[in-house]
Amino acid sequence: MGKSFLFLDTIINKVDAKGRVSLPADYREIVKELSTDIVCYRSLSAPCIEGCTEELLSKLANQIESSLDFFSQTQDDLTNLIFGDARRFTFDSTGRIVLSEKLLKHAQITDAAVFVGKGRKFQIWNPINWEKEEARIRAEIMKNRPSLMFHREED
Amino acid sequence: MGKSFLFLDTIINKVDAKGRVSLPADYREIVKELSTDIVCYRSLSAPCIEGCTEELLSKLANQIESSLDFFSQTQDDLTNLIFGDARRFTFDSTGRIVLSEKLLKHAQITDAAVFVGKGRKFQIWNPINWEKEEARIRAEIMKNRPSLMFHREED
DNA sequence: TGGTATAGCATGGGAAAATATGGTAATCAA
DNA sequence: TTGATTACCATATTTTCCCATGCTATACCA
Repeated sequence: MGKSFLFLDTIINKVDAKGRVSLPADYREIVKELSTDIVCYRSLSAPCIEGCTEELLSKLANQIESSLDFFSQTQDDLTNLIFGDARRFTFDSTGRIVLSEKLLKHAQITDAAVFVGKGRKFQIWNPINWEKEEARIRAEIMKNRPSLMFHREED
Repeated sequence: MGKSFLFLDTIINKVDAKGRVSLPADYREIVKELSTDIVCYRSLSAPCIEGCTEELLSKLANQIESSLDFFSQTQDDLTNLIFGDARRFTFDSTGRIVLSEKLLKHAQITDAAVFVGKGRKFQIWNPINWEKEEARIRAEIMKNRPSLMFHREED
């Protein structure tokens, strides 16, 4: 029943000569549960691949249609870029997807890829780049927003 | 009656060579009642593991998505940090979870772990570290007692 | 009150299943 | 046909599952 659908954890997998890489088992589980597909595109803000369920992109499309005043022109442009760039990636019976040359190049991925959970989305990084990025983020967050991190109390 | 969603008490359990440790029975009860899972991640503020229900994390995902722009840098950083580090931990029929090497290392846990209830969350400590931490906290609280006592209200 | 039965829990070990990954065969397009 | 893409098999390793044992706390009875 009501499982939540979060992409979590940080997992490193090998990428072979054909660009094949195992989608983490947890991620595959989400795809099956939701009867959706994984969609990937080049991140607009970082040298990495970004992915989510096709379902989420669909919601995003709805949001934009129904609340034009809420989204800025800039964001509208960004979504155009994403929808134009995004592609469906289905995994085979062993759980692997085949990343395209375009995506691999953008993320500078050659023989290994790191899947990083982002909740409703996830990212795929070159391992070394991710190591640096994680360090940057930790430093940044601790510096600026300690209040955001600790003890968010609801209701 | 079943709406007691608080992680409470302080319980010490053994950690075996495989990293297995019994989740306290009370915690397992919460997981069953809520039909959710336990999620653990490295605490940002202390050398310990922090845990909560996946449900709580899911709420956080919704909050972040609704309160910040879909494409904001801050949102990107936050989601990477939180969800990238967190992982789902399901317990087996005997009530044990298997802690990852990363978490054990962060909390300096080897052969025993202390579960400390924190209400909506809990923490897992190396026993000795927790002993020190508890002493520190008590000292701190006592120092500021006049302003802290008798104000917390729970339902 | 004290001793004992009982149920629930923690823990050790081993069997079974799932996963990642290399390789090969089948399919499709140009 | 040829090159490229996709689907399928094989296997080693990791992870998960389950049985068995011992311990602890609570209930129960004399």
